[in-house]
Amino acid sequence: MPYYDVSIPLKLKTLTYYYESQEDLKGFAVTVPLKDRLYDGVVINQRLDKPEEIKDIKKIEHLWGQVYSKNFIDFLLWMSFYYVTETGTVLRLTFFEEIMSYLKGKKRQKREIPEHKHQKEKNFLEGLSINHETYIKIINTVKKKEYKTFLIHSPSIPYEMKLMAEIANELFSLGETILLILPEIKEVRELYRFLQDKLGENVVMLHSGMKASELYLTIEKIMEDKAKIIVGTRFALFAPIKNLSLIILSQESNWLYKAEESPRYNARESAIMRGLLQGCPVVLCDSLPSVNSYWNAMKGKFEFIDDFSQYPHPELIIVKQPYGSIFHHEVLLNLKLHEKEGVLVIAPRTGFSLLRCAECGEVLKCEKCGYSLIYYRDSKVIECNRCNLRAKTPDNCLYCGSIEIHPTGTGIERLWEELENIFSKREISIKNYNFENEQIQGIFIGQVGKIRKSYNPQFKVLVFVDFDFFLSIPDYRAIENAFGKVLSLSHLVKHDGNIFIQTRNPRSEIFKFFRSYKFRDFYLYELKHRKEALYPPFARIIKLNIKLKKTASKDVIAKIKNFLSSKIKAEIIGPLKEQKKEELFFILRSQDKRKLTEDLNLCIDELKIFRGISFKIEVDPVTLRS
DNA sequence: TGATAGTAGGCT
DNA sequence: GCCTACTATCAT
Repeated sequence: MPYYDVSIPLKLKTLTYYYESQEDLKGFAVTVPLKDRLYDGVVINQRLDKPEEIKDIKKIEHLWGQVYSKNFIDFLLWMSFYYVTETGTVLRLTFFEEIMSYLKGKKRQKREIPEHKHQKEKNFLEGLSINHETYIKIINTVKKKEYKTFLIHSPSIPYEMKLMAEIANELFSLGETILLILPEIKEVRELYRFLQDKLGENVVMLHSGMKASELYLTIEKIMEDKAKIIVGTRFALFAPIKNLSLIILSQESNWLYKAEESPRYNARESAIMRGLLQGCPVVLCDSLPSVNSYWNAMKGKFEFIDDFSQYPHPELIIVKQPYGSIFHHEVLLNLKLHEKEGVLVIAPRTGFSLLRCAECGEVLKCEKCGYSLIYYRDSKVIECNRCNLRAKTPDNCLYCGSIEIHPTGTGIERLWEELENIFSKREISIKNYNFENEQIQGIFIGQVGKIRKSYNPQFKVLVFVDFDFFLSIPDYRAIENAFGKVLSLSHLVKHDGNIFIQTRNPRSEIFKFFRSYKFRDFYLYELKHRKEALYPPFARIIKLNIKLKKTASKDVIAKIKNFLSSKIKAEIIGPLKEQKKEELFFILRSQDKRKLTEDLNLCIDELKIFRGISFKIEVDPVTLRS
């Protein structure tokens, strides 16, 4: 008798049931008994032998028909393996509930989705042109119906959106189904409107901000193969599209592609795997591709297309951050010279400054988390941005007791003060930069992290004050992030404008490639350092978080470490303490990436034998800090 | 010693 | 996700 492994959308491994049929039910929706209730699930595997350890196997109660293709199930199995999670947890990403409602004919009332009353304002994508060679290359690859990944180094985000739109337009006329993925809901809506105006009802959206009824209607359209162009966030990657012809991901290095809840998947890695298993091309775009993707292009796994250098970009100028003042003389000259065309100055942090002790040279840090404390001069308080600690400014150095503590570095308040001193006498306006500034004239102050993405370059000059702050963040991707920051803000600058970076070490090796957009040198530098330090892509890192419950015995952590060492052939670092919570974690690292994932998958059930703990797994953690 | 609340573990 | 069995706590 044939047996079937069934996955139920619960935090639960697959369970085995039987059914009198020789048919391969892989991908079928089924109803099965569990405890004393009935649940809906999906068959993910057929097996002919009865699993030995289970006494009585229950029968599949009902078949609903095939809902996922066999290679989509393989994709889900890969997700479950790579991210070391139960298949049920993965299944919950795949709109299973909506699919079941659709199958059961529970037609939710078809409320007309209110037409977004959008005036036919000129869309910013309208006038943009793309590289025709790139376009042709992708269209031709789609026609071959084979897996292949392109990595496009794009000049800007609007360029990526326009490329998506043009390709969608052509493939729609050929009857293909394509998936367009963007990091933010706002961008999804924008591209959706643009495409829907042109192509109509076959364009659908899929993102987590949708109402249940809208989501249901979209899934219904996908199930009936009426949805041909699916525009969405990472959420859309698990849409049950049957004949997928192409996946395009905009801003592939964007951190929003990393899911923050279990399973903590990365949409970029997952998109590539979906393309591979479903046999369709994948296109990744970014104006600063991730080091991982570039490495794959270097190895020939991806085809690299350089569209960045096809277009002009603002000049990047590195100058020394002076000790006595905030601005370098050349920067000051540029501020005065170009103030009428719009100048934006970026402050690295809030507040007035940091505080440094003149005696021992230490910068005052938060006792709890070690982050630099921010000094607010007017209110005379110090604050830790990380743990929201707030206190009166101390009179003495916390480390040596000296009273010689002085402001150091530049915060937004200090920047205001300095700019007002220099410019207000000349009647030059100084404003906070926010999105609503229609008229870009004068000097604007922007706070890093609060600046939203912009699609139209407005400024003539952009200045980064005290840039070393961005490089001091203790993360193995600090330089990549800093360079990414510069490039993403460069979208605010006209292509004939200037970007100034003020740093204490203008001669530092890393600025060589900033200066004239020498991307290749940047990646080579990064890769060299990651290879030496054994960071991705040269090793796989898996973080194992452990929460001790009340009932946990004292030596359980030591036992777990022993257990991991005996089962997993990898470097095991820890236990380390999670900063905020009462949690511990281990870091597992190995150059043999596949072996590490395999070993962990094999021993994960045994790990559950340890009493009084619960654990979470994060593959490819964003940061090694907690 | 029983009632009650909170939680840990298993489900084929 | 949900049911059940367990345990800690407290009033009787």
